[in-house]
Amino acid sequence: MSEPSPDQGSASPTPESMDAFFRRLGSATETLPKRLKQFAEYIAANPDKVAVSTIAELAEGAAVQPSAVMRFCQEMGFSGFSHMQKLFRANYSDKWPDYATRLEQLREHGSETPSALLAEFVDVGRSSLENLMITVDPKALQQAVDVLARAETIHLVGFRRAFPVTSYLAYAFEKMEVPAVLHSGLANMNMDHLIRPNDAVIAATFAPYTQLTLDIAAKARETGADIVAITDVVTSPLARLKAIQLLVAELDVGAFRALSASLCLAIALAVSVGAQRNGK
Amino acid sequence: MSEPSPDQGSASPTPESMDAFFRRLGSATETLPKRLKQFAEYIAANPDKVAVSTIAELAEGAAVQPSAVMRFCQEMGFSGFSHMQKLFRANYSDKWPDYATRLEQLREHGSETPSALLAEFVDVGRSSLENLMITVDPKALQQAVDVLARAETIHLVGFRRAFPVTSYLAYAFEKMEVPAVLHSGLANMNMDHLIRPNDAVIAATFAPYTQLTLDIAAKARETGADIVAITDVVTSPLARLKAIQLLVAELDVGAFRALSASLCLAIALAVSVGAQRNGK
DNA sequence: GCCATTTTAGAATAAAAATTCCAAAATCAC
DNA sequence: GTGATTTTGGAATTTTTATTCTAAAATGGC
Repeated sequence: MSEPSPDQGSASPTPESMDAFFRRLGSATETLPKRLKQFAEYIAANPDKVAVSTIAELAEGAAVQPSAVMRFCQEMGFSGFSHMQKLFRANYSDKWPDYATRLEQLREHGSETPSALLAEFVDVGRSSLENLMITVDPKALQQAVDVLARAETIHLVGFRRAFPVTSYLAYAFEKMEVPAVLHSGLANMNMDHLIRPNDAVIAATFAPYTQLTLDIAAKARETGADIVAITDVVTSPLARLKAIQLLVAELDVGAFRALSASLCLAIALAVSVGAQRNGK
Repeated sequence: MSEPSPDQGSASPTPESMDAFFRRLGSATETLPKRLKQFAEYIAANPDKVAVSTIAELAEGAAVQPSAVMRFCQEMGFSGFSHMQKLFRANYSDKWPDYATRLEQLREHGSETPSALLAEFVDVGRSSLENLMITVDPKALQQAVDVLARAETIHLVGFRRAFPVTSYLAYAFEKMEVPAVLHSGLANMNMDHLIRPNDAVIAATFAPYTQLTLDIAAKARETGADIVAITDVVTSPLARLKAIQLLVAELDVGAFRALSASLCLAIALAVSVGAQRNGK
């Protein structure tokens, strides 16, 4: 990566972070000429617009000329608008990508010490949790809780890597005396005939999807039961079943993921359902 | 505002909301040709990128041609990429307020919704993860990995709320082809006689401790097997068995805990053991 | 109030991006 | 296998957007 422009004259250093940018904005705004100040105030009030607007749109919003926007960007230490916008855009969704490479390196260069590995998982887990607040749609969550609170029996379906999720749900529901059945897949016995029309199913599966989970969910849908899906992307096969989708984006480390976010979602879901059912 | 293009032929209605878009994406993804499907999956996994990227950038990220992106957009009911991006950009601001402020808002305004509860669990989970790095002693962790890497068979013991931890360990070890037995407590059958002197036991239990776990661990100790304990405090009954202790202080929300930290520790432990055993 | 300096508006230009188009490749039906 | 149909990659074109430039307006010092 290279900085687009060599500084010129009074030039100030290019802000490298959103934080630095706003600090600079705060102090510079005093000394700026009228139109630039006007624009600075607009930016301060609408920082979310910068990443997704054109110069013309921002200029109109702030009631200044496009060229004023340009001068503002240069005044702030960027080579131009595009340069400044890059900072805003990167800041938005870039918590993820460098994790992927970091973890890959870690896997290639041997896992060093166990505590180093643990530190990585902790770090990834923390990001996953933050992301959870973004990927889970509050409306869908509320809907899921409603459906589950109404259900006669709740069926928990999820195997392999999703099994910790369903087994924890089973524990939580048991404690709250919510009637729930954990489908264990034990002895290859299929318990899908237990699912009645007034029941609901919580199906948890992540790519690569477990066929058994999909089969049970499909059967349940035929029966008329509601389905709540805990899965990773909207294109998950569970989407076809018109399931209420709760999305969890979790990073893989090799073949594994920390599951922190999934468990967190699961327990919040369970407690909400328990509260709503038990008299709340 | 006007709709840019009159429908043509098979055309589908333009999605008016993010929600409609993803529903459509979910169902359409089946019938899409190869490259378009490939792009659809990329979008499903990286929905946050659309608002702030160019066609070229997205195309590269998904490893398709720019024209494929164009065709995808039209297939989804838009006149072109710009049209689709407009939808994403309009919804962009919703996600702008970062995690921290969003959490605060939720906590201030009525905290009776499921998302508020989720926020609380997320917050607690993050703290627990932070704590994990402090409570887990690196030396003990290394020791645990050594012991488990040497063991002939690894026994996984943990019930009730600790069961998600052991079941995930079972999954991880299976994938890495490390011989491990999950003690399920099924049908009240006690499998403790399976534990041999050269084996090791991972025992997970938190207050209030499950008696069965303690019993199996005690029996294992008599046999001469090593014990690694995943537990909450040093005074845990497992301490008396001279177990290698890995401490996880998980915070409660009401009667429940998120388990984020325990799972995180478990997976780091498993991966380390797997690496050390498999030739590394 | 006049000159020097800074700032602005708006048009002109350059750069980048979106969109279209078409020949080649792949897929499908028979 | 053969021909018809769909899908694809890549270049050509058009549109949009960023950037530069300049004359006019505003500002400030005296």
